[in-house]
Amino acid sequence: MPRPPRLTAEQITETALRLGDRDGPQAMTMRRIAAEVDCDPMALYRHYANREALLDAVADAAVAGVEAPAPDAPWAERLTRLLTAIRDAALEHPGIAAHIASRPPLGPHGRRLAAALLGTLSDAGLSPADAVRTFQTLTAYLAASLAMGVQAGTRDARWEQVRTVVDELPGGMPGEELAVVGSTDQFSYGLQLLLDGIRARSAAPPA
Amino acid sequence: MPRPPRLTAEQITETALRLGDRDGPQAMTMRRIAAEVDCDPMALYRHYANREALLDAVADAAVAGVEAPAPDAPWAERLTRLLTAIRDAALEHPGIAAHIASRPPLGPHGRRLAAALLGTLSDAGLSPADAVRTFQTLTAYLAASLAMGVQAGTRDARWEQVRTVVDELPGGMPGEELAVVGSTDQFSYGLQLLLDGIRARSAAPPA
DNA sequence: ACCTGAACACCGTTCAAGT
DNA sequence: ACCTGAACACCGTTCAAGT
Repeated sequence: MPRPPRLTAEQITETALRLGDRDGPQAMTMRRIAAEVDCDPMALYRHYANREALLDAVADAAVAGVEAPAPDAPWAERLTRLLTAIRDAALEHPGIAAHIASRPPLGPHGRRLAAALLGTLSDAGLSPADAVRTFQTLTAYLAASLAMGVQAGTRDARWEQVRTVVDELPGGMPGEELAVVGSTDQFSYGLQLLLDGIRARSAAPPA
Repeated sequence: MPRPPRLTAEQITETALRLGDRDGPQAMTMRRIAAEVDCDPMALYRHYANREALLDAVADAAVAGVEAPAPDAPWAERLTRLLTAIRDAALEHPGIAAHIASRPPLGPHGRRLAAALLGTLSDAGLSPADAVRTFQTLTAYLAASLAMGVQAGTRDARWEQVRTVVDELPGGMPGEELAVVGSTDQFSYGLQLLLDGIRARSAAPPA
């Protein structure tokens, strides 16, 4: 009789997520993940085709806790709440945030959230074609905001350098705290810009 | 008398750019770049602190050919032309496009283009604070569009998979060619959305 | 048939030894 | 003083050998 496998796919992703949160993205190597779950590195390949597939699964696990807002709120509010929740969830896991930024999660949780997003855009009165295009625009913006994401204690040195350059630009605002690259304030501003654009195409204004 | 150095920083970035275009991003390793310029790998460290610094310089070289539009056109048109030109330049260099997407070039050419962008937003009537915020939003959107960028013959297998998932989503449009993730059409749509949002905040409409 | 780990073909970077 | 390349401490993944 076949014993249940000592190692499950979920155990691997959960452990990898914790490892990344603790030691950063560069720690999420096959060898170190294997050491963390105390198995041979090759055992991981029994559950995932390669490192990329494993990281995709970890990314999906990172957004598992995000819930789609109830459909009774106005569409603009639902969009804001959902996108903010995804951003927050990703930033809570610094180990995998950059991976999520490089492409949206495609596992069950990612698809669930994508469906919620598309449904909300449909409720906003967009045609199916425009809903898909807008969905992709919002996804792109969210991904880039994550890449620039700054969380307390997780400041990315490279984006910090970008901020310095922006400050030194003619017309820039040296010392302006509001304009911090990747801040929540900055994210909200761009999102409002996009929502205004969507409103202009929407047949059902939010009021 | 000190001879001129056999190897210049420009030679290195130009060679690395060609190598990346020919063999892809994963070919741009210190060792292979060194082999391409026919020097010891360690000689590269005489010109760049580390691999990241070298790739930053290559990214800046990739946008060297982009010129800011003349300031007599309406601001919306100037924004569109400039962002499109940067996107085109980056997509012409598949070896470095993903690196540019992960953060904007910070070298002389990158700063030149950033200054042009900020100036145009100022011409649009935005306050300095809003210009900086909008600049960052546009930069974020451009970066993400690049990450999803699909160029003839350069289709990224991972984003191809995203397209498949989007097609299968409820409310999605299976077989809809217009909605290709990362397409130029898709890029323009999102950019228009943002321009509409900017217009709403602009004191000087383009007409 | 399944699993394991040695081995392969690489990395970026350090640093001691050479000129 | 400058430069070089051997060596270090890793990678992801293949595959032959074991159970």
